[in-house]
This record gives sequence, structure tokens and C-alpha cells, in this order.
Amino acid sequence: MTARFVRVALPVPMRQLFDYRLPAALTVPPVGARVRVPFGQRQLVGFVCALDVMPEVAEAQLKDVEAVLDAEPLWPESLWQLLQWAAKYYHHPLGDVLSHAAPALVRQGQMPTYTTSTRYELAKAGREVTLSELGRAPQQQRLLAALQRGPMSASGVRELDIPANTIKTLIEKEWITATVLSDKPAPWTCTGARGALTLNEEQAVAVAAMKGPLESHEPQVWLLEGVTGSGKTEVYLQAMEPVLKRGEQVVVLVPEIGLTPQTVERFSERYDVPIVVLHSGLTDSERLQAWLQARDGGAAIIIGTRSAIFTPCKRIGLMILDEEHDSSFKQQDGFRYNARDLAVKRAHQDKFGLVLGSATPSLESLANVKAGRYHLLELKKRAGAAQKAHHAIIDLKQQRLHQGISDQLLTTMAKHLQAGNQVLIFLNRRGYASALLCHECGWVSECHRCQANMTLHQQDNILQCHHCGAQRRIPRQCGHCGSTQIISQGLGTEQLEEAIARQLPGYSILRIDRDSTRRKGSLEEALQAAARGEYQVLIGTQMLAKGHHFPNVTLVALLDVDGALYSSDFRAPERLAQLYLQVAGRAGRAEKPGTVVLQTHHPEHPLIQELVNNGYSHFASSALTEREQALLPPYAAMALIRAEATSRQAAETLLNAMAHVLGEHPQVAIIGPIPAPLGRRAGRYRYQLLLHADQRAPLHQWLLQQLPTLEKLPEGRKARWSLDIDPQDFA
DNA sequence: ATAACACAGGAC
DNA sequence: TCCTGTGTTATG
Repeated sequence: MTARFVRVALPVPMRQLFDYRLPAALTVPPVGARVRVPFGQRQLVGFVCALDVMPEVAEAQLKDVEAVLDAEPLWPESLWQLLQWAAKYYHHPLGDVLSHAAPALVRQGQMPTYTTSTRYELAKAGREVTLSELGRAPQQQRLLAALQRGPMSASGVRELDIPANTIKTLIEKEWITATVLSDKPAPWTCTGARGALTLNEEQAVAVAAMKGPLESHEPQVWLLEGVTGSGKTEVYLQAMEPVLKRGEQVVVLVPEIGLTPQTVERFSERYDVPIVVLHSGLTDSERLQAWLQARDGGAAIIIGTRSAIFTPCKRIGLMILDEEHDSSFKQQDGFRYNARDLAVKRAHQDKFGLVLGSATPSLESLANVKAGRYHLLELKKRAGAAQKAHHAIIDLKQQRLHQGISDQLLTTMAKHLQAGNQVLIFLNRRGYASALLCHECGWVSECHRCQANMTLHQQDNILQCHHCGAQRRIPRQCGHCGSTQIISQGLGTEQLEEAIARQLPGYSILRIDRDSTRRKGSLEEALQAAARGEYQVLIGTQMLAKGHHFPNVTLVALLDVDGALYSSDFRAPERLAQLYLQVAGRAGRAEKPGTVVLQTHHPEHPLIQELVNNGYSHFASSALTEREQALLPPYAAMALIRAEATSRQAAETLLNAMAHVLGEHPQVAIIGPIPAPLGRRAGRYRYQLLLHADQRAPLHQWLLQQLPTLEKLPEGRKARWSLDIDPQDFA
């Protein structure tokens, strides 16, 4: 009999697989199972990708598989295919992709098994025992005393340090019982919803449109575009009802961990089915249990963030990806996948319906609607009695400023506050001021390790770099000329709080940013206090923009968003528009009509005019036209190579060498190398090389062909580099 | 990624 | 001569 071989993907940053000999004593693993193999001087857990292939190296060089860890593939066939596809599409090492998709314990080689828990409780005889009878058996006395307060888990008993013998004795005496509970998946059924709301016409149309295709498992993608407060969640909830009733699972992807508790709550109120949550806050063991429940069908609803796109499911019937425009669906380091794009791919492979929801859809998704790939479902009306907000611009050029706040804004704020309402001021810059500078010679408080200014934090009495975290004392003299005339520049939330307290005395102010909510749980507390109306003025950064509703806020003001108007990133206008509407959505959700005010130095700017006068849809369609004319995504394909090194030269010469290699293709344009937006960070110089093509296929083909050459470039030894397919952020 | 290995420069 | 830090190479 001839020896058998396996080809294995290993968790190493190499775009290649490794072959091993399979000893006859081992059972033959299926593709998708894990094996433990020797690799150099160490042992690794790898994933079987092929069996009985012709080895790439001489047979004598092959080592033996040490152990086969699974009898079954870890992932269902279609998900395995998706992972293979993702590794190819993102040009990322397969072993690393698979490691990402598996829970940590599985990656480490543990057996994926369900936990069991033991529950101890008093038996009938045990209840009749008086504790004083046990004076000579203090350990038994302690355990019984504890159990008299109620049943306990094994870990609870372990914490009491009771010897195993004591437990055994008590069980033998039949004073206590030990019940082994398995956490194995239990069958569930969904008989219907509890407390469904009445849908308005648009919502009903949306739910009805999804019903048929969901039932026949057509891999459709719906873009649910619903303005803030239009009741998107209610549409999700009702669309999933027939799916759950058929016994099929629903996967819900949300942008951030902070949004999961609210989501879980709404879903569990409506449906009496098992729900699991997958997010970074879980322990490895909890994560594995949730993963298993999803894979084996014990979980009906699976809620998670980005990485939950890789959760295997026994019978998936619907996936919902909420806030689809949100950039956190794109992983920004390592395996740089986009969960939204993979969701679309998975819907086709696994044959389920996918709902992409947003008040401000990405231009990519809108282009897909135009191209007929997605179906648009619109919710234009706010649910209930809510009225449309009033939008206004304050032209800063004609205004007297008080630490960045205009007279006009102060007057408007005072009016709303006097009426007993809340006011929300959005400023996306924490700290007191964005820089310190010398009034005499112009010296600026730069970070030593980054190409950025250090932010003044008056509260902590320090200068801090927001890019590398470096901290310094606040200088009293100019570092260059010795002058004591040091002034601050650029308004931050700390200073805004101070300014409002001075200009509008007597009102209580709550500031919500990373600094004010550093303590665990304090963000939740602050948001609840804000929603209860305990503070009249709310000041906040990006943190405040997402998912939270403040019923008494009638005025929302955005300060200092002008940076986005002249940014070099072609996506900056889209992001500003999304942010603007997201922040605007915090106001006027209840019966009170809202006002949204934008302070700007460029009131005439077309983007500002468009947003304030015409709304998002109008903005989006003109932005799409611009993208089409300028041949930018979604009407072109891009890839970005980033390089960083401790020397400027090393980063630049590597990208020059790569540009030389890649520059030969007629359909692929090379832009750069150019310094990255933050040219130096934490002491490392950063450069980037942009690849641009009209079509996706030639760009990918070209990369596939040239990557082996790029990897071998000697210049690559002195600089670290990475490849980003469909880059989101050019910073 | 990671570990072994080779080599250079400094301390002893 | 030994030790340590750094760059190079191989991993089946």
C-alpha cells in the first residue's frame, strides 16, 4: 500500500501550504479537519486542505502528521468554500484566514466539545439535618449551610474549598444530589412573536417583499434604506418570524459591541428562542460554546460583530447586517476582510436572504442597487408621530466666536434650553486643545515619534499624542525660543465644556468622550443619565453618534467638520454625510420637532448645501455620478500596499521596487509611492502605493501573478508591508 | 511567526 | 575567548 499525503494550511504569514506524510496508524482526516504537525522546531495546529496530492517537495523531505484532531470537517462545506474564496480574494495566507475564522480554543487544538455543568442541591434528607448535629464534621457543615441558601454550581462549590471527599460522602448519605447538566444543543421551536407592532405601509411592503424569496431560499440581497426612527428594527423583527417558524437560524451582524445588549434585548423580548452573542467581550470558552450552538443548530438567533460572519450555521435562513455603511465591518489590520462584502458572497453560497440596513447607505451598496444586484426597500417616513427635523447653517465668517462657538449658536442653544429641552453639541475632538504653539516664533508641540501635534489635556495636566499615546508635561516656555507666550489652538471637548459653562451659566453639562468614560460601565451610566434628561447640555464625540436616542434633545449642533470638506481621501464627503445624518438623527425622534445646526466656514460648499437642503439620497446620487466620472470606487477597483520602517528610505525604496515590478501592466495604474496621511507614527515612517484599475479581474490577476516576486524583494527585509484589497481608509 | 544560525563588535 | 545584539534563513 502506498503512503498517503496531506496538504496543510498553517497559521504562518506565508502564502503557501505544506505537505505531510500521513502515517498508516492514523485515521484519514477529511478536508477541513485539524491536524497537529511538526513545523521547524515547533508543533502547529493546521487545517487539512487536500488529500493524496502529489507532494511539492521530494518525499524524503516530508515529515509525518503527528495527530489527526477531527473526524469531521470543522466547517460546513459552503463556509469552507467561502473561507477559501476569501483567502484568494484578499490575497491573504489561507492558514491565517482559517485561524481567524475558528474560535481561539479550536485554533489552539482543543477538542470542540460542549461543557457540562454540575448542579448541587439539598436532597429531602439533607433539608431535615440540623447543622449543629455536624459539629464534628465542619466541612460537611459548611457545604450544607451554603446549599441551604440555594442550589450551587460546581464552580461555586470549588470556591468554598470543600474537599472532594466531603461532597462524595454527602451524596452517599443522600443528603445532597449532584445533577450533571449538559450544555448540548436542545431542539427549539418558534411558535410566533410576542408584542409585534403595527407596521406602517412602507414597513409592511418591505416585510412582504422579503417573505417569498426567504421562503424559497433565493440568495437575495435587500438594501433597507430607512431614515432614523423609521422603524428598521421592527422590519427585521417581523421579517425573521416566518424564518424562525420554519426552524431556520437568523444571523445578525452589528458594527459594535456597545450595540449588542440593546439588540439582544429587543430580539429576546419578541421571540422565545435561544439567542447567542459573539463578541470580543467573551471568554474563549464562552465563545466556543456559542460557536458550537450556532454550528449544531442549538442557537436560533446569532448576534455578533464583524468576525461573526464566519460563524458556521446548521440551517441559516436569513442574515441581517445593520448599519451596513459602518466602517467597522472592515478589518483594519492583519486579514483585512470586509464582513459586508463577505456576507453578500456567503448569501449566494449558502442560499439565504441578506438584509443590509442603514439610514445612510454606502455608495457601494447604492451602486449595487442601480446595477440591479441588490433590491432597494425604502422607509422614508418616521414611525409614529415624529416630525422631520429642521436643518440650518451658521456661517462662521460673519460671527463673533467664543472659544469656537458662535453668537448665533449660543442664542439658539439658550432658546432651546429655556424651553426646558436638551441640547446636543457634537465635536469630534477630545481633549482641551489640539495643539500648543508659541505666539512669538510659531513653535508647535509636536510629538517626537509621530508626524502630529500633541493634544492638550487640561484635566490631566498633560500633553498627549493621540496616535502613539506618548505623554509629556505641559511646557511653560517655548521649546525653541524660550518665550512664555504659549497659546493653545483648536477646540476640543474639554474646552467646549468650559466655554459653554461660561457662556450659558446655570445649565448642567455632560461630556461624553473616551476620557470622560474611561471607567468600565461609565459610558452606559452616562448615556442613561443623558436619556433620563438629567443634563441639559450634552457634549460628545463620535461615541455619542451611534444608536442612542435622547427623546428630549431638540437641538443638535455640529462643530468643526470643515476638515472633511477638503480632505484628500475621496471618501471623506461620504463619511461626513453619514456622520451628519447620524448625529442629526439623535434629535426630534419624539413628538418634539428637532433642529440641526451646522457651524461652518464654508456655507457655500456644495456638499454642505446638498446635505442641508436636499438630504442624503440627493447627496448620494450626485456623489455617485462624481465617482463614476472620476473612475473611483465603486466604479473602479483599488488595492493599497502600505509600508513602514524605522527609516524613511527603507519604506520608500521598498515601494519604489514594488512600483517597478507592478508598473508593467497596461490596465493597472500605479500611484505613488507617496507618504501615508500620517507620515510617521510611533517612530516609524509610513508610505503607500495605490493600485488602480477599471476592472477588478485584471488587478487581481496581476497581484496573484506578481505577489511571489514582491515577497522575494530584498528591499522587503528592512520594511514591514501589507496589502489591503478594497481599502476603506487611506489614513 | 519563530527559532536556529551566522556574524560583528565589545568586554574581559 | 566569550557574550550579546542583529540580521538572515528555513520551515514540508
